[in-house]
Order: sequence, then C-alpha cells, then structure tokens
Amino acid sequence: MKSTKVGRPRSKKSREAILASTHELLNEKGGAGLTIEAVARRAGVGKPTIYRWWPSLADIVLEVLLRQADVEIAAPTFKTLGEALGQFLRRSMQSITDGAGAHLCFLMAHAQENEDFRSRFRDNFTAERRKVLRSLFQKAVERGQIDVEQNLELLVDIVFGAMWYRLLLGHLPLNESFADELTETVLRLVQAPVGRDKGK
Amino acid sequence: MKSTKVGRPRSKKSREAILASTHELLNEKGGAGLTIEAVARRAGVGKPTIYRWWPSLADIVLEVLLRQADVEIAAPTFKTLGEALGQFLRRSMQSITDGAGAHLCFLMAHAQENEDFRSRFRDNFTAERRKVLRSLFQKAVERGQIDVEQNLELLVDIVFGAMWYRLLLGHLPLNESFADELTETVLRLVQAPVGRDKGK
DNA sequence: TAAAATTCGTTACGGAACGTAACGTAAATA
DNA sequence: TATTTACGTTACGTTCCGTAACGAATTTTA
Repeated sequence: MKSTKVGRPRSKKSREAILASTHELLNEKGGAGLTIEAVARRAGVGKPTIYRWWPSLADIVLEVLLRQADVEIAAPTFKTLGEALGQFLRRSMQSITDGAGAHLCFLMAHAQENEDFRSRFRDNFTAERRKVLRSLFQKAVERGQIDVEQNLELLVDIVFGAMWYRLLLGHLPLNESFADELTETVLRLVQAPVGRDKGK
Repeated sequence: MKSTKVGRPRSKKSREAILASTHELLNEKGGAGLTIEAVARRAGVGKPTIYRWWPSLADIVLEVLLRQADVEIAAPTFKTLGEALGQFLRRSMQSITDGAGAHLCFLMAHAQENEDFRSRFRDNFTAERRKVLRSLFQKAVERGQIDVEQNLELLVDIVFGAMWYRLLLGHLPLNESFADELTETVLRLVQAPVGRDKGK
C-alpha cells in the first residue's frame, strides 16, 4: 500500500544524519555545546529540515535516547524481586555510565525550560520506565513476595529519584555498588511490615 | 576597622535591587523568561554591575534561594526521628510549593549546563541540606532508634532524590501527604533489620 | 581643596544562536 | 510534461550574551 502523496518525499537519510550527529556531538562536547546549528552543520542539512521533523533540540535528543533505550531495556526475566530489581538497576547504571547519562541530564535540564517538552519527556520516556519498574513490584505483590499495602508509586519515585538525584548532582558515582546498595535497601523496605497505626 | 580601599564603594542598594528583581521575575514569568538583561532592566542597573557581583545568572538565583532558605531551615528540634523527619519534610514541601520550587528547578537545570556552577550549587546548597538530614539520622543512630548499619548517605539520597524527582518531573504533587508517606516509608525502612547475608 | 581610585549607569559592540522566509534545485506523483 | 513537495543554501531580524568605552558620581589619600 503505497503512499498517495505527491511531491518529493522527505529524506529519511537526512533524518538519520541528524540523529547520528546529535548523538555524536553530545558525546564529544557534552550538552553545553549542543545547538541546532551545530547539528545542522555536521549532518550536512539545512535548519528548516530539522524543524520539519522535530519541534525542538530536546526532542531530537529524546528520540536518540529512546532508540538506544529500546535495545537495552526490556523487562528482565523475573525470578525473585531481588534478582529482577538488581538486574534492572545494574543495567540502568551501565547504560548511564556508557553514555546515556549526558542525554538524560540534557533532557531533564530542557524539561525545566520548556513546559511542552516536559510533557513529552514524561509521556514518552519516564512514564515508560516507571511502568517497567512498577510491573516488577506488581509481580512481586502478586506472588506474595511483598506486602500488598505498599505504595508502589512511592517506591518507584524512591528508586528513580535516588538515581536521578545522583546523576544530576554528581556528588557520588552511579556505579554497580550503588545499584547493589539501592537494591538491598529497597528489598529491606518492601519486606518490612507496613505500619497500620501512624506510629509516632 | 574601616576598609582602606579608595574609590567609590560598590552599591549595596544596586545589589539588593538585583536580588529582588531576580526573585520577582522568577515568580512572575518562571525560569524560562529569566535573563540577565531582564534583571538589569527591572533593577535599573547596568549589566556590568551584575557581572561585578556574580559570575552567572544562576549564581544570583542561588543567593536568592539561600537567603529565604536560611530563614526556614534550621534543623527541627529532635524528639523522635519520625517527628523530626516529618517536620523537616513538611517544611520542605511547604517552601517548595510556596515558591522555592521554581528556584530549585532553575538551579538544577543550569547546573547541567555549567560545570563550575554545579560545584557551587553542590557546595553551597545541597551539601548543606544533606548535612541537616544526615545529622537527623545520625542522632537517631546515637539514640539507638535505628540500626547502626544503615548507609546514611544512601538514605539521604533516597529522601532528597524522591523530592527532586517529583519536583523536576511534575508527575505527582509535592504536598503534605507526600511528605507524610515519605516519612512513614523511611521510618519503616530504618527500623527493618539490615540483612548481613546478601540474600538472593 | 585637589588628585587619584573605583564604581556607577549608559551606550555600544561583535558574536552566537534562534526560528523563519525566500530561492532555485531535486524527486516524487498525476 | 506539469504539479507538488522537500531539499540545502542563503539571508534576515531578533534576542541575549559578555565586554569595552565613556562621562558622572563617590570615596580615600595627599
């Protein structure tokens, strides 16, 4: 079923060149030097072509991130919550230190400066990531491995929050031992009984 | 002991006008519209005067934040960890929803775009905040209210991480019930026994 | 009182990046 | 072949940056 549209088709080749150039520039010079004009130059593409495909620079970076994330994410096979969570966090740390960290920082920064983009970032990236982690906890609940009364949304906030906080602030490294400590701590948390009384 | 410097003294009045204008603009138009030129215009001040006092716009916002934070913070009087933590978090949420949220988002965004500023932000703000929370946990350890084996740094990351994550992403509100839930969850965590075996 | 030093606000500048418009060319359909 | 649409290039006006140059203002020193 061929498209019935007339006129010159939009160049997938240019599109790919833009994404590749964005990825390269971000890795080489970091987020500070990344601009639309620099991307256009390296990709050998006109600025209007860029704006035809994406509404902002951050949206390009978001697509770059989504592509490489799709490859790596895929919810881990589930045996124990500890195993699944540990694997999930170690993989996350790995992809961050392998380069995705710069992408993430850039995106979160621009989400603060552009309300519309923040929504897209939430809907297309963080919401998906949250879904994966939440389903991990959910399965643990169904199998009776953790208490039903847990506030899963808060658990997800705690796990991703600790990661993002370290990433954005850079006061401590995001390495494997952080993944392990965080896993261990969350396990301890979910296995503690939920207090019914709002105990002082 | 008077200063022995010759020449016209630097204008404290201009300095205050700059800080006040920055605060106003941030509250009125948000971080997106905040620029050096806009601050200079409103404050009735030349740009060179601004650069004489601060190295960047973010540093002005940081000082604005530090001023109003000094008033509010002061470690809460300590009875129970639950009380202290609850009070600390409720106050933090309050000041965020009262306006400091915009400042914080602006600062974290610019910390991603300016490596030097990120260090100053860490040293002058987040490190101080971390110190307060850490000392809260530390006192609880000393009084035997929580297990000595807890990783306090990680606890601090978890608490501030969850707050920052919600603030920056905006997927859920930073209200009093969030403060209470977070308090309750952390309490449950620190009162659970630390597993000595790396139990799968 | 005069001289020197320093900051003040104003104006102006060169540069970078933004987002868009205009153009002739290229590549598809009708 | 005519039409339609996207292409890359060039160019434009705008905004903001960070700094320089200036005369006026305000202080200490001589």
